[in-house]
Amino acid sequence: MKIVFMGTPDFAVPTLQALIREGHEVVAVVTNEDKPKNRGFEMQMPPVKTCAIGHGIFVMQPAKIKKNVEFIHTLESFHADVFVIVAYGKILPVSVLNIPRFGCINVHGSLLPKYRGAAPIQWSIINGEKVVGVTTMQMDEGMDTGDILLKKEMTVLETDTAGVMHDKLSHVGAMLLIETLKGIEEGTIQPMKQDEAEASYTRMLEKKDGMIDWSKTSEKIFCFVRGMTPWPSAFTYLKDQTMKVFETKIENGTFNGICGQIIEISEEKGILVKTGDGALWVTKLQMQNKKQMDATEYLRGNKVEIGEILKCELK
RNA sequence: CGCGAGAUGGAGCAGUCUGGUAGCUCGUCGGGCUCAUAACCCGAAGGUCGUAGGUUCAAAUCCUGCUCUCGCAA
Repeated sequence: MKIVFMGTPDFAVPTLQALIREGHEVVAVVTNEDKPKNRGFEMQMPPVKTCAIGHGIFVMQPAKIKKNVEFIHTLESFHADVFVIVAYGKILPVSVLNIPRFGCINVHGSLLPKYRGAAPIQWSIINGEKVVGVTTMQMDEGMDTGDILLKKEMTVLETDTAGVMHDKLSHVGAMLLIETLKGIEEGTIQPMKQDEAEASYTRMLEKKDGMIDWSKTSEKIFCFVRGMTPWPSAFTYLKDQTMKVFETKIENGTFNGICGQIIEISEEKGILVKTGDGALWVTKLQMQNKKQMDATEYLRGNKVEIGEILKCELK
């Protein structure tokens, strides 16, 4: 099929690659604008742009869409069969949604109608979902409210972080989209309305959302840490320094102490911290200005005393 | 030139302010103890202190350039 692809971050890249690999004609790629990132103020291309350029595909990066007559005319001029949108980052107006013959198809990283909106994968892990997935849908004006075309479920392992799940689902999404396009061409897909009663929305994550609340249960913190990894990453404060927590392990039993207090230090297991209902081993961490390392490595060169308290804020 | 921190045996750190024999906790190797051990005891190997210059009788340490890494901010 003749396709215009819209997407921006890493999550969208496997889908774009799959379209190319499957022989679809990707006539243009629309992606967000380059933004200054990292230290040193460097302008950085979105991953999708890098990929598109690598395949010699025409790239567009409009700042605004809604009243951008020129851009919309350009889109019309492609006479594409379908637009594929994966984590583009901008809201598309009806005037764009209606351009292609088969409309706009979106790949979303959750099992709709649950987790509509931003960062669905992270929130799914944070909430301790056992099953996550990807949904393709026929886009309409609302935020992820379009009719469902296909869904694919996936079991969440205890070792899966949001980052790992993100990578897995980006590939599942790519396959699912290829399947969806095939189904549309052959007319074998029955679009299904979303059940509004089941719908839930998530918001974008921010850096400060990574703050660990040690008064929560071990289970919740365990999921929280995985959902925040690798970004924005869970953190707490040790000796007035930021300590990112990347990996934890639940310890069963009853423990005395204040929530956040270090109650045991082990050269094998790491640092045991009191939580709301028990305790949790911090096994992988990163201190300010330092690299990510195992807690056991950290303990070799840094003194940590039993009884110290991991705080939720400085001072 | 957005702000800031760092680079020291295989790992994590101290030493740098106040220049003058390379240190700590581990790991590795050898030996000992032990029914046995990842435990304990003894011993050994392993570093041109990121890189290039400068100052000095003498630089891990002071000065300058460069590379790389990381935190914040976006």
